[in-house]
Amino acid sequence: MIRPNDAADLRGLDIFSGMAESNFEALLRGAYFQIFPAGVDLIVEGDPSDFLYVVLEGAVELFASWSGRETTMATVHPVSTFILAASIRDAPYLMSARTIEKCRIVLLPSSDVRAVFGQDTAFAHAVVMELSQCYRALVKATKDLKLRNSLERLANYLLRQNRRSGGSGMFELRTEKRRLASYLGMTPENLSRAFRTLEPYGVEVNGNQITLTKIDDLTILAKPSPLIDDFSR
Amino acid sequence: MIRPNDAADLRGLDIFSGMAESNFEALLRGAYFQIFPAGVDLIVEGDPSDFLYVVLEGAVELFASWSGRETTMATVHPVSTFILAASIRDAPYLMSARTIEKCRIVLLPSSDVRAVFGQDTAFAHAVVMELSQCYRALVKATKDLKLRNSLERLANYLLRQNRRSGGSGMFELRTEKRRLASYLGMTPENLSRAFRTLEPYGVEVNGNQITLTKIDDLTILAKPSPLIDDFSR
DNA sequence: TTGCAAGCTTGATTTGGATCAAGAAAGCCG
DNA sequence: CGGCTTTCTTGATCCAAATCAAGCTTGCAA
Repeated sequence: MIRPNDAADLRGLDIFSGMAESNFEALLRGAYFQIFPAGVDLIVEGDPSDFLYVVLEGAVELFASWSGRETTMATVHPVSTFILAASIRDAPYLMSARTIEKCRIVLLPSSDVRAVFGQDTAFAHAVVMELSQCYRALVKATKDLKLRNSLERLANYLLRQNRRSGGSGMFELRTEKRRLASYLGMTPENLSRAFRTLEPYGVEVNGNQITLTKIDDLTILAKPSPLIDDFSR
Repeated sequence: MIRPNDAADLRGLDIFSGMAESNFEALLRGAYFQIFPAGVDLIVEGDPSDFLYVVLEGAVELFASWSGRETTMATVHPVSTFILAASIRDAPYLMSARTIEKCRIVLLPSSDVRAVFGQDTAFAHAVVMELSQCYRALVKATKDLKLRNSLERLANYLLRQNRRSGGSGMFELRTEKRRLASYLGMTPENLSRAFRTLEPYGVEVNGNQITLTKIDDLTILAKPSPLIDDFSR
């Protein structure tokens, strides 16, 4: 069940890389390695947090619902954990999760995670780094949402994705547009219109392929800020 | 400078209550206890995080700015720390802070905090609990913002404040209305109108004094959810 | 290959909330 | 206690974004 490669991928994550080998093995012993097709509900918000999840391959959408409405909170790409806070606190999940591609996923029982957390100082410290990182990412997302309108959010999103993928001016959207729209806090219709509005700023859209031909102009419009748009600061 | 009462208040916080006495004393040795009048800027976003702050008395507003706009992210009431994540990571502050009342505040040098964090397991664990708590609070705030309109946000805010203050149906707004409006993601004008719209649901406003006379009706409108509106879950 | 379902785009219309513009009320200070 | 500033309220207007309504494209499955 546990491929050596999978274990190595896990170990490569910052959160697991510093811990004692014996503790890592203890985590592995209780772990489930699973393959899921696209469209599977992994987590329903409100459920007790039985597992800490790690995506090894594929993509997972975190979303939330209220009163018949639904919004995308984040998309998780490999290799990365999700819902760490709920696992550590033994509190109900606040977000739901579903696969949006075929996924290879590891489930680590939350009770094991908490046990190792209590014994392994390096792991505890790594958890702090991970949580503070997630917290700060969410602060940035909240600033993005409250301080910018939808066109500005899209423009900055495109600049971020471009930088993340090497800054060449060409990259692929890694999520469906309707999900991107929800993530950015707008409707699919308005995302479509926002893309057209950005055409004069050198934004060319071809399916999922994005080309930015006037990055300077787009930057003037977007006014990106390191305190909102930088990764991992 | 350090009053025994202040130290006891600090020690009473979950985050400091479990640590070794010697480490707590080490933190105190480098600490600054200060009194600030209302309206003082304590932190400007982007500054290096030299201190971890603790409010002992008064109230502090956390806010963020971008491109000439400003939004209230949170109001911190005693006894509580703020900007822990930046301190622990040694990363620049993502939010600004200003006193909105006369405040008694403790400043703990971030380098001391990080040093103790590396040595004191109980403190490290308490930091994890605090951070995960803050993270989850922010997830809830994001859901509130993305899934609800402004009237629903206000209605749920009133129900939360009512519960927090004992559920009697009478309580005081602890922040100015314009700040509340910004926190809720709306303009002061619309907050004022939203209050009037809630009159038929038993919401009576008299300055900062709120009275809820039809909590059941208001609840039907607000549809509160534990996964958005419960404290500390 | 065809047929169907789902996603995307475009246009027309509506609407929630912002902005603008005055007054009214409430602190605050000399 | 005035006189001043700031906040709060209320009304009128405007605008960004949602909704409604078709077409159009894409991708899968029979």
